[in-house]
Amino acid sequence: MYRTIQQSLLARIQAILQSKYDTTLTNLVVEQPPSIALGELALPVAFELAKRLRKAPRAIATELAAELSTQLPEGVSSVEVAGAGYLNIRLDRIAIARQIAADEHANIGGPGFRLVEHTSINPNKAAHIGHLRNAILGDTFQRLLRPDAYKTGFPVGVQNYIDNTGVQVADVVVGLVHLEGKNLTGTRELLTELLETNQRIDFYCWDLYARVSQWYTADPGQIPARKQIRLDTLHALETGNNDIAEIADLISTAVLRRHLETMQRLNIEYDFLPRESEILNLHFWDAARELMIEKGVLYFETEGKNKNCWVMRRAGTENLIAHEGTDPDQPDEDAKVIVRSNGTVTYVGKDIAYHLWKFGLLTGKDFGYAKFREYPTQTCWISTSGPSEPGHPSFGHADHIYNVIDSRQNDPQNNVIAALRGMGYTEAADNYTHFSYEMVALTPRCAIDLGYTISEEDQKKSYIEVSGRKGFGVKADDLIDRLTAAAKSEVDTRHPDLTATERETIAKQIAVGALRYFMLRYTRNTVIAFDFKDALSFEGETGPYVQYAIVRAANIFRKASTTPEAALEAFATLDLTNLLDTEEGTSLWETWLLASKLTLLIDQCLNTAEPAYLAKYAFQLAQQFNNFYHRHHILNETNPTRKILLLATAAAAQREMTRALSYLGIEAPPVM
RNA sequence: GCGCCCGUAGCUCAGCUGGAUAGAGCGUUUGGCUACGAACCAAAAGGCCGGAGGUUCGAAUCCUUCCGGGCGCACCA
Repeated sequence: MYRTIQQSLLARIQAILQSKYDTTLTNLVVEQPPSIALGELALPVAFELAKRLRKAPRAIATELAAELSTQLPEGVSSVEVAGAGYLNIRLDRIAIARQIAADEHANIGGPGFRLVEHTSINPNKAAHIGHLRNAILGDTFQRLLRPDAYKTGFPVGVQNYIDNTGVQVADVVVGLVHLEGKNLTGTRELLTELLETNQRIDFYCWDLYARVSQWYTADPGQIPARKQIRLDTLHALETGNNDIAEIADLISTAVLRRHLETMQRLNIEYDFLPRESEILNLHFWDAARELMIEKGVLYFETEGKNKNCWVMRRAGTENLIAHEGTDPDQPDEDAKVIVRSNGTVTYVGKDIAYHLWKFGLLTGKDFGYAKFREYPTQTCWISTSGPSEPGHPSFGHADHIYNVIDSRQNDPQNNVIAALRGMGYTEAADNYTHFSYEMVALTPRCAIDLGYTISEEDQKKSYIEVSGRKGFGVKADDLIDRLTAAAKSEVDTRHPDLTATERETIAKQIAVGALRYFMLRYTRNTVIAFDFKDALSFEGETGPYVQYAIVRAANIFRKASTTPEAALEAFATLDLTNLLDTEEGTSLWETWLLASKLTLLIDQCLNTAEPAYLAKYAFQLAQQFNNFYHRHHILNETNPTRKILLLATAAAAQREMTRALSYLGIEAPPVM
């Protein structure tokens, strides 16, 4: 609502600038005045024009105000000049409140398939809190993009890339075979045994992975031999059709299933799981390689340190075309190796092939699709080298992609984008968003609490990087378990009347609310220094704070024996004259105004790829509501008109809070 | 050495493409439950926005430089 008015206002200003001054401004700034008494919107446009027109800002503002006043845009009630040249806009409170009550829907979105990739955890160990940040960011962004009852949205596919043939999986296989003495049968038995005793395979691998990582270097005399074992295992995985590869497949698939369970606890689902094994089996790379050579970005190096490798110029180089503008006899020592001298492809090479597929640029190549998991409302598909199952979707041919990958991979990501650009796929390169975010680390105090021994040097740091290789970190399920238990004990004491199942459900909703909000409240480029004290909090700026505000609103309607919808309907026919412009009316109006901004915030989050703004907004709206709740006792209100107004205010706030939370992947419990 | 990110209240963080008096939460102090649930609200204290230059009518925000911290710069993934 707010967004619509803002847009039409800006369009109007641009038109005036054009006709009156024959000029345009590329970005018009809109802000909110420091106090609502000054208006709802403020435009500093006159300052910007002052130097261009060689005229005092205030004089320009006065002219603009006069021009604007001849025909006020819809929803605007007055324009005035303030301060040194601000253009302050007052909105038509009654008209806007009525529109909010009517809940007109937004038209954010359009055509063009968008592919969001997130989670992408190596399937060799339990998910940890760093992976949670990734998945929660990706899932929230996906919710913002997707069409729903409220907005048009974009067609969206969510995929989770599975590196099932990489060194990390190989490491765990080495552990099983060489540390635990398991063969293929032994591995099958182990999986059954863990399943029957209700143990988590990913937790088992967490410890094994840490042990095998140490084992490689534990005995100095054995280092070369053990590294060779690792290399041989990796090759066996890549080749396939052998017992080692079978063990790897069993383990990685079992761990993958656990990851999906963990994420489902947080309301996170996937559409498709492309696996690296299929990138290899279906020869995506061969097709990509030919294309890269044809486009001139991939070339064979005959001299220097990269002799006998196929290389590509690195991201940041002006011209990606091989040898162009340089002496062909001088090797580019800075080039990025794509194919090693032994003929194997590097990670960046495979990634380029994969991303060419994402944009539909690998002619004739697609994955096979098989059903992997049924969610209550949809199916999750997995890649296969065999024929596709009937009714399968297709996920290539994206117009825009978002890769949720932490900032440590900035360089490799830039190389992939550079390759696309170098090959002449500039549109694809422009529509490639590396959704980068900083890592989740542990505070030294948290690490000590968990029983890790921390060096004196590390103790002085404000945070310590987690490490799967060292088994150092907080497992996702452990954190969810602790949050759920904490919420459960609180719900148990508050609601002994409810059934055990009901209390369990509510506790889970609160735990998810706390966790998802915690991961979203930080902007992407902030390192989260994880501490249980902050993460386990249900008070202050948290998810449960917002959930609680919604519960309070729900209680009002329950006790008033009405519904929010009915309250808004009654409001629609109310005579609002002089109700919203009194001092008290203004404070109510502020709640309506904030409630009207959800679409604006969604827009902002999509434009900046920053979900944190929406989390902040949900909290601010809840704060506004709680303040309102304390100031007005609705059920005791005797004046019927005022009562309708107050009920409608609560209804509008509740509706938008609930909606904001749903984009954050957080449910609103009925009671808590 | 090169690249990216960060430095704002005691602590953890917002502050959008420069704009009106720099904001939250936690913590501290004080007050508020016989009224829709106190997982809440109100109030107070707390800041030379890392330092120094510059651009501008205007800088936490842009530029330069320095200081302090983090993460990347493989024929690993």
